[in-house]
Amino acid sequence: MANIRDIARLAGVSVTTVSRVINNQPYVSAEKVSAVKEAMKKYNYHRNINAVHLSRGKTHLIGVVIPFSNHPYFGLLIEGIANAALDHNYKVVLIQTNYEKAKEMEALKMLEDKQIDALIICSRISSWDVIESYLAHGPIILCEDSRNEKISSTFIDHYKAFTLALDYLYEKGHRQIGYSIGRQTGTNSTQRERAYKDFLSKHSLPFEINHIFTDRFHVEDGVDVVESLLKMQHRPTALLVTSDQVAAGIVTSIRERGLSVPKDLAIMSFDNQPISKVMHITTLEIPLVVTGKKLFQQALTVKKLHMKKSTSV
Amino acid sequence: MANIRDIARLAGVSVTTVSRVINNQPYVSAEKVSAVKEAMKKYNYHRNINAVHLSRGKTHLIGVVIPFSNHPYFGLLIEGIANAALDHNYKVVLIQTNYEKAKEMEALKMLEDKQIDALIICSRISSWDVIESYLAHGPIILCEDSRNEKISSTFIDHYKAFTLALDYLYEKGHRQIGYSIGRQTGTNSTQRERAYKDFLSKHSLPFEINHIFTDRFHVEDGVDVVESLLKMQHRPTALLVTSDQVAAGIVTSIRERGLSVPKDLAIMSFDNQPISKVMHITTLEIPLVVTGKKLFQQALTVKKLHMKKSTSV
DNA sequence: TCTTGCTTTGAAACGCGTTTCATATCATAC
DNA sequence: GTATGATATGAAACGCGTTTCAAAGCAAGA
Repeated sequence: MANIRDIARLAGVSVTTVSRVINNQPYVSAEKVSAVKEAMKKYNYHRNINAVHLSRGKTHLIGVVIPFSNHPYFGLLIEGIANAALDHNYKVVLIQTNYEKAKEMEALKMLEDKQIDALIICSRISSWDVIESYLAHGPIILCEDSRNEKISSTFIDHYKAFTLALDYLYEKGHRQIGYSIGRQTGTNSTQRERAYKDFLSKHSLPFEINHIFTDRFHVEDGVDVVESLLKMQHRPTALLVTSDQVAAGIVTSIRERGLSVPKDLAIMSFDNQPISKVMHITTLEIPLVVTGKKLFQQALTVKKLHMKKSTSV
Repeated sequence: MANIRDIARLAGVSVTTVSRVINNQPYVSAEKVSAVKEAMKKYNYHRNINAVHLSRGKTHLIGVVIPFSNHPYFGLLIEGIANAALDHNYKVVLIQTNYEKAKEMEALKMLEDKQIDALIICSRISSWDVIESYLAHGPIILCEDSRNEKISSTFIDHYKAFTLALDYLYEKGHRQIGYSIGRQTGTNSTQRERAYKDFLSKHSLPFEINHIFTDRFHVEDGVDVVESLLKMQHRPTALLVTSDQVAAGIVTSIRERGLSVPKDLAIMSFDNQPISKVMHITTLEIPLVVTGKKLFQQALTVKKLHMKKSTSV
């Protein structure tokens, strides 16, 4: 395999000149350009990208941490990130954690090792402190409200979204509203809980712990929720569901049992994925693809400016 | 930032020795090991991974080409690949093509540039020839039947799966069976078409072009299918659907119109994703996660053996 | 005592493109 | 005619870890 020095020799120029030709830089005469290009073609030259990375000190790779790939929520986020990345000539390195801390640490280590230029964490497990300590090695962008922290983020204002949804249901006459979320802990869940409790106290409504369902991610989890509901003495009349998938499961399961939505149970879902349209589930749009795109753009910007930045969607 | 030479100097040893310590190689005395480790800690040494890549000539990165991320089919495939990769200390570089040839070419270029050690193409656009020409630069694994080609693959035997499903429906008494697929072209679709035509001629059944639906990928496409069906004079009595998502859309839409599955239209779907269980859709399991894992393992094996290999799932 | 074969250790070469800096040339400006 | 600034070009330094090869030390076996 020919390297840049071989090409330089064969074209009768210096390596600097070859480098200039490769990178389309000015200050090379037309003859030399063609001489170099010819030599490159003749010897089927391909620059060693790892040498470029070493020399330049960056890789044009961007790490993306997600818990799992088979979930539409993260699928859409990735969709946005990946498209934006490719448009800017960046590539995405996927780090799937299954919510294992060690895997997330590997991603942070990649940043430390300069294997990736920046890191986007779509769902975090490590503590703020840990992540903060890696900030020195490169930009880290989170997809959750980090306004109180030193880390940049593009996030969805789940407090607002939840409040909006709750108010909507309240206006429809619902006084016993429950909700179903994914992880119990985490910034997003905390904010939703806060919105929920604020809503309850605003309207002097009682808090019912068993109207809250946690760890519901997939369609089939919706079936479980319905089963639990049916066993209850005092059922909620409406449910906020933080995933169209789970909502689809709930709605399917309910209808199957001869009950009706929203008469027997009103459902208000989030994300606005195709399935909710098909199943006529009321859903609040969360612009995930756009968020993905912003996350990426922020990774670029933060890198250049070395400053913290947070955007709410 | 301290580099390996700094550490060598500070620990009073040679760079070779430091390298040995870093890589846990034998033939270093206990004292020197600790001296080096101390120096590394003291100066917060981190090896430059790009120098490692350059030196070793590989990156422990594996490229994965998919058309889009927001589809459960590819989500599951990625899930399998990503998990297997992480277990083997490889990282996944995601190349999302949106079925644009140029994007797929970028992936092939990455292989040529040695930016990735191997490439898995989950859904191909380029011709066999093009892909074959990149085979010299590293292992390429496809997820489609490549038994007639020079390229390795782990693939699902869609001919068999389709035949199985058709026979099942035939036994149930169906004589007018249609199908819905994703892309019209491609090995997988061709094989299904072959299975379908073979089935028809085996039972001397007529071919009805409008009983075939193409370019159906997502839930909402199922609704379209139902609309088309309802406009038909001679409707099929059963439909093979190559995606649980689309099947879910079809079933939902049909039930909504007061018709019943399977009485008015029998549905046989593929993949066996949670949604089909929730909606009680008959589905033929396609082990996508396992396929993903095999694809990865094959990428490793082929690399070592430099030989073609194909596995059917 | 001598040979054989590990165990240790390090100098130097290797992988390879980018970038800085100095030098040289040529043309336009005053 | 000289100064000024752009254009053109290359030598050498830089980024940095791995690996080969030679050499030295030491112990067990003959």
